[in-house]
Amino acid sequence: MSRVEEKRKSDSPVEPASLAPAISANTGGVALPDSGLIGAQLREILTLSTAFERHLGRALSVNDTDLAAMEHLISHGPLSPSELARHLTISTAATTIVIDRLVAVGHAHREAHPHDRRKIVVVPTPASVRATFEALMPLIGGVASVTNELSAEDRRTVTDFLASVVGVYRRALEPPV
Amino acid sequence: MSRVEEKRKSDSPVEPASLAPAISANTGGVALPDSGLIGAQLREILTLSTAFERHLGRALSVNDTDLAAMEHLISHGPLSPSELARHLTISTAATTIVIDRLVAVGHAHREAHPHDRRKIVVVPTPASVRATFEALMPLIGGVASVTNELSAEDRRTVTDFLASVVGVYRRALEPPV
DNA sequence: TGAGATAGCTAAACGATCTAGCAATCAATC
DNA sequence: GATTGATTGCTAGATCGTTTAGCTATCTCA
Repeated sequence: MSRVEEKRKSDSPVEPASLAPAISANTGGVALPDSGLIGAQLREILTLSTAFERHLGRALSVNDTDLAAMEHLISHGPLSPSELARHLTISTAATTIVIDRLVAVGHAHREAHPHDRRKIVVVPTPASVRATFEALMPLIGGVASVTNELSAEDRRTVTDFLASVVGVYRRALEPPV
Repeated sequence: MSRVEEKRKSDSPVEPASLAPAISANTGGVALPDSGLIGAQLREILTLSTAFERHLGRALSVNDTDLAAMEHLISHGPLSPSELARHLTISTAATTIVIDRLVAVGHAHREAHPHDRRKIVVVPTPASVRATFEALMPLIGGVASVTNELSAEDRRTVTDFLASVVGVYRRALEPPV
């Protein structure tokens, strides 16, 4: 592992711009709306999520693209390379190489398509699925736990708020008309 | 813009594994805790955040690393290349080239360090700072708006919940003892 | 049966990182 | 003031993961 890789192990990843960088004097004169602690918390969750993805990648010995491929295979079930390429938004050539890597480390294998001899099917291995969920369990279990501690009323408050945040993102991503 | 790039414009990015892939029959026999709608909403926020980062990168004509560099420069103020390298967890060689790219498109410039002639200082340009905040405003403003609509009680509920989620991530990222 | 499209792959090119190493500079010590 | 060790930022070549271009095999449709 390179020196930079060793260092990354202990660092928080960069905080994403979305939900804005921590506001500093350097806004270039732009007055910014303020979300207070909640804005800071949402930013921190995004930062921690990125760190967790990297942790997961290391635990499973895969890079970011290969991890994304595994996530698709686990959530959708076996996929053809062209379907996987579409999900990952990379070319089919790159997808071939992603699949090569996943096969090489035991995360997936190729099978012939039952009716279309042009196609193959990429299947996640049982061991990979188990290892992935095992690595995810602290997070999934923790979020389930803190969610299930909420009263019905508090759950509705949180759900309504998160729905509003989703709406903000969706509108921010709409092309201007 | 390549065909794959054109396609990415319209796609949602891959859903991150953290907060778990959408649970499917393919859990390999692993029983998973369930966070219901709140879990799905948190996943969607992470996915939308990634999409927004990409949107921001396109709006500002920078790749992911360059965007991260800009975020650091805006939130911390001018930085030396070695400081920037540490923030980005890339080598100083790679950082030199990131700075080259930012300078080339008008996002930053290099200045001499006032007291240490080994060092330079990377300064974001006013135009870049303005453009960045302008691109961020729909998100920042939207989140501020939905946050400020909460009653004091609801705000506390949301803040407590988000603090719990942050705690879950932190514990999930702790090395095992 | 032939034409057009799809699938998955290979090869070469490209972009962004890496490591190794360099010259200039700084601070501490003698 | 000279020397030594460390730091800074850069260059050059190597590596990795993607791209585009193009290929053969296969499928569907008229």
